[in-house]
Amino acid sequence: MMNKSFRDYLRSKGLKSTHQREVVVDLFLRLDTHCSVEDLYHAAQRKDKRIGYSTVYRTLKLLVEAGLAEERRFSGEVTRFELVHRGKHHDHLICIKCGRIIEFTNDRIEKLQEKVAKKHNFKISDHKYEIYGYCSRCKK
Amino acid sequence: MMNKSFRDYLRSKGLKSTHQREVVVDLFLRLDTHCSVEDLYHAAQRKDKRIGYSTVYRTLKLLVEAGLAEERRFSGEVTRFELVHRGKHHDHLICIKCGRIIEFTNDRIEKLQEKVAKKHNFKISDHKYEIYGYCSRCKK
DNA sequence: TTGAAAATGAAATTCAGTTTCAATTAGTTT
DNA sequence: AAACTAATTGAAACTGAATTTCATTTTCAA
Repeated sequence: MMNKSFRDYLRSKGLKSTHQREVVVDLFLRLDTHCSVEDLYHAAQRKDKRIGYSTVYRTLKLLVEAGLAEERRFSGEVTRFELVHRGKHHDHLICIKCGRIIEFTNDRIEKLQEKVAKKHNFKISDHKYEIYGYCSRCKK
Repeated sequence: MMNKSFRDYLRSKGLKSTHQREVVVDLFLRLDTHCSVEDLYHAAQRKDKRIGYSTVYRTLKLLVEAGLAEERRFSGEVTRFELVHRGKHHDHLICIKCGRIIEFTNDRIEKLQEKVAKKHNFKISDHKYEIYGYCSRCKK
């Protein structure tokens, strides 16, 4: 049930596969929203009352370490975690009214970013492009 | 000594010009770094021991309200404030080793951003583009 | 089965950010 | 210039998310 890559990651680090981790990881992989620790905690609670907040928190951190999740913190929001889909980097449009998060990719922007970096003799390791505004449903 | 726009802003809102505000605003305008409340508080303390942290905090918020400063929060960092220079929007390159912040602007990226928004029927109100990596001094 | 190491949940802690409140100050009105 | 009113101040208290602690429980290799 639990993701193979994650189980492999645990083994490689000498960590243990526990019932709680199974539940949390399983839920995280299913829910394909950008969820907060809070969100996942409640979802996990519905499956098993004994799963604590700290465990959810720690499991999400492990998922990030394992490279399966990414931590995002949008302006004025709590930290959210998203599933990393096969090396495909993407950025976000965030609706400031309803909170909807839309992912986008744009190769031409990435190319221009390279140029900007070169101009400043800067070695890029990561970037974050967030566009805030109103989504199609909220703009009128 | 204190910025005219800020004084005007205070009057327009029926707020008062105080010694503390004079000192804090004056320092903020001089220091052209991206400074934290902490930074400014220490600078202000050197000028006048009686200036408290809350006053610095509140004065920075006022500067933002007045449109003279912008609040920025880079990944893993505390909130920083930067002076708004004449309507010129810019983005940032942030060195993950030494913390240096380099500003950049790129019209072509802004244009592409418009396209992305249009494609998703999204009305942009703001954006944030942060590129993390190693600056020229730290990259070797 | 057992023992060592890791994991757990509840509670405590941290830390930046923010608010409260009694005392002080600014600046208008008399 | 004195009085008055509302805004401001600094210290301390509070907030809320994130993180850690710790005694107990669980995993899993030997």
